[in-house]
Amino acid sequence: MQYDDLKLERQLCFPMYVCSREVIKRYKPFLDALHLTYTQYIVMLALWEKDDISVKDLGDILYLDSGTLTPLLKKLKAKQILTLERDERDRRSVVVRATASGMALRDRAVEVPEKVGACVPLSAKEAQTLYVLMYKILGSVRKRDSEQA
Amino acid sequence: MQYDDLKLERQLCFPMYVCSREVIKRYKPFLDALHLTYTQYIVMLALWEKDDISVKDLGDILYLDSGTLTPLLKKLKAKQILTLERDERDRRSVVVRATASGMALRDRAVEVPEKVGACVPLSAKEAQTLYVLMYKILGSVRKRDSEQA
DNA sequence: TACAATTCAATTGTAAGCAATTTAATTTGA
DNA sequence: TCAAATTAAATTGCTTACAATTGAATTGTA
Repeated sequence: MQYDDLKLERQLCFPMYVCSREVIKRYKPFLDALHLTYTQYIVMLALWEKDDISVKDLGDILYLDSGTLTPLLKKLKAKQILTLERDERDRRSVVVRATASGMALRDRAVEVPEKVGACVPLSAKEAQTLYVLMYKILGSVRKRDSEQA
Repeated sequence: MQYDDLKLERQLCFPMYVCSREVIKRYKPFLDALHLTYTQYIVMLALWEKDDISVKDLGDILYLDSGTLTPLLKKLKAKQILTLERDERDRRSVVVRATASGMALRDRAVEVPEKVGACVPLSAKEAQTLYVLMYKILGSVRKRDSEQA
């Protein structure tokens, strides 16, 4: 049929969009206990790996812009789990740092991935395949962005 | 290391979340031409496949609730591409129908999937693998929801 | 039949996302 | 050197998402 390409079941983006949202919902009970939303959680993941990071670099890692990050970081600052300071060497930049209480949160977060993983019915091998394919897509996305610049 | 599970590169949800958003961005130029957002677009995909559908059934297909759909459908109604009417047989329900101009939009939308597909660097086989894995996750999500009810 | 439970859409309030613009700071290069 | 271009964060405005609640309609059942 001439409209077959428009069938929902033919779309690749649609299950990706739904899957992402549904899996994020699985995080909710565990993240509620930490008083974090999913986006706040991945910001903390990035920060736990690389402290003393600029908003810009955080955005590059998480594929988020300052329009999303600025208000979110202000909320996390209000929760006292991170600090925001102008970079003295380049005053355009703002440096994000986890506080002691932000670092302490890490010990409670460490259970989260396994608990959520248990909700996703893929074998290790399937998960790995999915992972590789998504990063293949992301690789092309990032390349395209840097080419435009 | 004891915190290895918290590394961003170990997460499965994170690339899914980013991938979904980045691919949706690829739709933007094509959907702008149709004056549709991505969510509005998938609502129309569902409607083109199954007209005369309740908000509830639309939500089941798209994994969206009335909190998202109600305002979105009102916008599409204002654009005159669909109508919203109480179901006379069950006045709790609201029935969604594409208008003539909503159906006409389908002819312009038919190019979209191919154009976006060209932006995603996966072979047909890889895309199929990705598709199967995501529906495997969604299958378990849906089952869990219906078990709760 | 009554009435309790359920269902559906709508509403409310909160938190993202993101395009586009603005402002301040830095870098480039003529 | 100094003006133009670039960069970074913040802001604005708009559109989702979604949990929780509300209110109206329907269903199930004692």
